[in-house]
Amino acid sequence: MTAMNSASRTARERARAELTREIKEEARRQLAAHGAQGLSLRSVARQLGMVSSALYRYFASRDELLTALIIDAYDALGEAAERAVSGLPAADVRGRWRAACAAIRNWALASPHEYALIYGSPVPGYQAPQATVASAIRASQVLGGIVADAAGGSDPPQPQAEPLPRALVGQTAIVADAIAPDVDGSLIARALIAWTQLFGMISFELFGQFVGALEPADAFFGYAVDQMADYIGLH
Amino acid sequence: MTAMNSASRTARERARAELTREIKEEARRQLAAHGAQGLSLRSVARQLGMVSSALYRYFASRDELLTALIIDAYDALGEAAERAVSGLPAADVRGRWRAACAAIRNWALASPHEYALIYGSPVPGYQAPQATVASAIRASQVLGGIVADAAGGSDPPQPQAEPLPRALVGQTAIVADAIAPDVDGSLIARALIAWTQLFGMISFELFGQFVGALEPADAFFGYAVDQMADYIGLH
DNA sequence: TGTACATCAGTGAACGCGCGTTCACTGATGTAC
DNA sequence: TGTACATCAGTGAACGCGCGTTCACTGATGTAC
Repeated sequence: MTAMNSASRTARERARAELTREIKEEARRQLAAHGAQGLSLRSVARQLGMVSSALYRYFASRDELLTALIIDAYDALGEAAERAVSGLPAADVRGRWRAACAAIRNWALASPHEYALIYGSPVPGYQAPQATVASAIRASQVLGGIVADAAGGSDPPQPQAEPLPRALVGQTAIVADAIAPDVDGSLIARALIAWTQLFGMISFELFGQFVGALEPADAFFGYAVDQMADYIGLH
Repeated sequence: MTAMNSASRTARERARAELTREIKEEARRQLAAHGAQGLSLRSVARQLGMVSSALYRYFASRDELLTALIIDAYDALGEAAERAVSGLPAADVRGRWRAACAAIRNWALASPHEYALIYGSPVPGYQAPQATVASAIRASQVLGGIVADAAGGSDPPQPQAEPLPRALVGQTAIVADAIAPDVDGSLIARALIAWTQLFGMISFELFGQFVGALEPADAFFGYAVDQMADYIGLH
């Protein structure tokens, strides 16, 4: 069905795809204006000139619409990160790291409520279904890929002297499997620290913790991104 | 009025203080159960066996109650951090750093919705008044104090070779004034990076980004806290 | 110490609002023969 | 190509709910003389 090309789709199918898109678009507008809890099916329907019950032909419930928005947001972020690094030479790991971090931040600044939807406080009573996972890790996979390339490249990060704490060995192995196969545990640990650092900065900037001191945060962000690259050992 | 001792307070004053406390307590319960948007004046009143309009004798509006909860949360967090380091020798900067970080995380794990209220996505339409600022910076001041003590101590962090980017010089000076007077800009920059790192990890843990991989996060957290101490140069 | 007046806490009814979801229905579109 | 039937989109009314805030009021508590 989804693989059907445009010509062979019936008018009904095209209308359905179109309206599904429009519903999500209007829902995103409301998200931007009033946050996740301000997203109301009735008001989406009103804006589109339909009756509220008609939306139930497209989404079985408010939660299902929210899930669609979450998946779209993860995908948009992941795509932004992927696109940012795609043109750069594989060996330029620091350049790719900078580009990926900047792309993630820029997407967040441009879509603050969508960012909050996926990285902010959870919506109480809403449980993200398993279907979101594949999209959720795309941006992180870009970062993981850069670290993996660095580890497998000609000028790899210096191995560390101190061993990784025992409890972290298993956990970093799980992460490596999903994100950066065959990468050493202590390097994964460093990458994870940089990962929390990156999103911690973006969240603080977006959620107002920088107000009055670190704003605008471009310089701080750029500086920290380079410090993280040093810390991981990206040359 | 607030300085009045218990004996000289009239019955009316004591009742008012008591009820104000009970309202906030019940509000906190609802916060924990349904999040900030699930906090309803009518339902708080119902639980306390009063009529909803009676709450307006204590808080002028829902936003004012929310503000009181925010201030209380910042104060509770700040107090937890202050208490954690108070018993430790001033010169043991790494021990104090660990203790402060652990106290902040533990408070957050114990009060996840209060943490989300102050460090999560902003409540749309709610603007935190200036009155929250003094409480808001208490926890950060504890961290800043440790860094300042390290800088002024007998075994200070190594000064850095590369100069701080120009744009950061002014910003770090503002932060230094508020948090850690007379501390060098590049050390402030490192402390700020650690600060975003700390809260970034806690937010990710609380908001579900670690699920399936880094949970429980105790080991990762402890490891990262030490890496941050190394990075800042706390001996 | 007693009285008159002012202050305050809490009531109950009301205003005006919006929400998610269900259901029986009409009419248009698509499909099989 | 035409017809009969099945599928689907959208309607409109309804259910049952909860919310923040205002207002005129009663009765209790506190204060000044």
